[in-house]
Formats: sequence, C-alpha cells, structure tokens
Amino acid sequence: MSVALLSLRNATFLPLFTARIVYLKAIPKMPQTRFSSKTQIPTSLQQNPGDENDSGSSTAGIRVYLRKKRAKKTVETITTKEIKAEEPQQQAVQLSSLPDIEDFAYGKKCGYSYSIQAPENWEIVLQGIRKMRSCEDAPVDSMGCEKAGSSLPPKERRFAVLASSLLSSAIQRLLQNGLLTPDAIDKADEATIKDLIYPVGFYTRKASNLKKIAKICLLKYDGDIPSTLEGLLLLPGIGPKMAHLVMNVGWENVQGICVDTHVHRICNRLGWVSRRGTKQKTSSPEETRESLQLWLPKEEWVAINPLLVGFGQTVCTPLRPRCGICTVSDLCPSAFKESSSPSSTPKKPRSK
DNA sequence: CTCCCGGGGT
DNA sequence: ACCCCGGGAG
Repeated sequence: MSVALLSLRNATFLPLFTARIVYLKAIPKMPQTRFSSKTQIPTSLQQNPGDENDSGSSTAGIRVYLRKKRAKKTVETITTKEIKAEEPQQQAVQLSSLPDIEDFAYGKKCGYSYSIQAPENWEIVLQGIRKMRSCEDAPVDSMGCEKAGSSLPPKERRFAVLASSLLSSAIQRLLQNGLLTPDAIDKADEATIKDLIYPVGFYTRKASNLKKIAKICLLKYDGDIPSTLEGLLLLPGIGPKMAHLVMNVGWENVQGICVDTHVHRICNRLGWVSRRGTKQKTSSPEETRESLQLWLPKEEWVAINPLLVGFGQTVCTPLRPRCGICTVSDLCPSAFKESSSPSSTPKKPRSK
C-alpha cells in the first residue's frame, strides 16, 4: 500500500529511476533474474509544445496508465525497501555512468557473463528474413503507415502517420476525401468516416476514436499529435503498439520496438525472447517488446516491425507456417513443429 | 483473462 | 456452426 502511494508521489521520477535501480542491481550481481527493461522510458520527459499542462492533470492520466501497465511490473519487482533505500538524485548521478543498454546487450562485451545475450545466429536469421522479404510482396509493404503522407508538411504528415496506424489500408480513401487533418476529421460526420474506413476491422470504434483523437489534437496539441509516448498512450484506442509505431515513424524518436502479434509470434518461434529468467515464451506483446529490446541493437528497432510483419503475413503465418519455403528454418527451433494438420494438437505444451 | 466487431476460413 | 484474427479497454 505504501508502495503504491510512494510511487504515485514520485511518479515523475519513477520512470527514470526505477529502470536505473534495476540496472544498478542487475549488473554487479548479474543474476539472471529480473531486468526491468523499460528502456524506452528514460528519454521521456521531453517538452511538448501543447503539453504545458503536463504538470497538471495530464500527468495524473499518465499515472493511471502507468500504474496499470507498468506498476505491476516495476513496483512488483522492486520492493519497497529498494525504493526507499535509494534517493532519486543519487540514482541519476550514478546512472549517467552506466553503459547504454546497447552496450551491455551483448553480455560479454562488458565482461559480465550476462544473462541477456543476443540469440545465436540472429544476424544470419535476420538477413535471411530480409532476403525472403525482398522477394515477397507482403500486404504491409503496400499499406504500411511508414510512408503515410510523405509529401505533406511535418505536422500534417505526423497526423497522417497516426491516422494510418489506426486505419492502414483505408488511409488512401481518407486522403482522397481531404480528411487527413484534425480539423477536417473533427468536422466530418462520424458516419462518413465510418463508411470511408469501412473494410478496416473495428471500424465503428475506430471512427469514433479517430474523431476523439482529432479533437484532442486540436484542443491540446494545436493540431499536432502528442510528441511523447505518454501523450500518445492517453489517446483513445492508442496502446503500446501504436504509440511506439507513431514515435518511431511519426517523430523518428525511437523509444521502443513496435511489437504486434506478428513480431510477438515470430520472435517466440525463433526463440528470440523469453520470460525473465526463464526459457518460456513471452505471453504478451509487451513482454516480447521488453525482452527483445534487451538485446536487439537499437538500429534495428524500427525496421524489425515491417520486416517481421511482412514475413508473418507471407511465410511465418500464425496457422500453418510455411517452414518448407523458409530459408532460415534450419536455424529456427520451432520449424516444422507446428503441424499443418488441425487434427493433431495445434496447441503447444505451454510450460514444462 | 474476456470482450468488442465484423470479415473470412474451416 | 463454429472459430480465428486484430489492438485496445476493462
């Protein structure tokens, strides 16, 4: 209970120093235990034009989200003792001398037999997937949000990126109808938007979310989109996956990997990610993101998403992956393990 | 974890 | 007739 209160009061510091505490503790002891891998957080508190009121109500909102999504992980893993024992300011000083996450992503590099190591042959596998992808033409290539509104001025382009991350394929139709600015969407009839984005899943909800988002952008961000992860997460219908995508592509400010179900699935099949301290599969995209970020060099963080999404759409499909045509199947621990006949249990043994 | 919603597959 | 897919919300 005091933990929760404490974390609330210190919410501004919490993102910064919780991650640090963990590293401080993790490195010298090098247990293969926990690593709070919130590597995307540290760069957070950048100022945001439309966000002056950050010190006011919006941080409360952030806290709510953070409490839900993060408190479980940080406050749970970090005991009261640890929080009380260390002063945030000291943490900040010591932290600056710590290596960047990438620097000890390859454990040996720092001289620790660190439990977080890049999986063997990952570069070969990645290169193989790139090669397969260069031949295939996956849906993601034609309708990914990466090039949304590339011809627009920055502010409009960012809004287009945000909108297209929601709508993917239907974005062109909105464009054709001049509905890619916050004002236009705010004024447009919700039913109109609904019809325009129709084939997209959840189109009713997305239409209403889009209108709400447009309004928020107008009111709070001067027609731009939020420039922080936290701000994006506050938008209705925007969760971690979309928020990271928009940060990466819209702001070119890489704070984390955009992990969707394809990335989640494929990383687990390849054995690239695992639950902390175990070899078990990760059970959620967020967990996958954390695990993947621990070793994948940051230069790859943006490209990994379209790469694996396309791979997942064409080769490494959710059901009946086409291991036969996959050129890296010999390096994949899961190759040919998921039977193509529905009769034999499609579910894999969960744990062991 | 379940639910949302609708299209598509089996 | 189911069941699966998706990202977020609760």
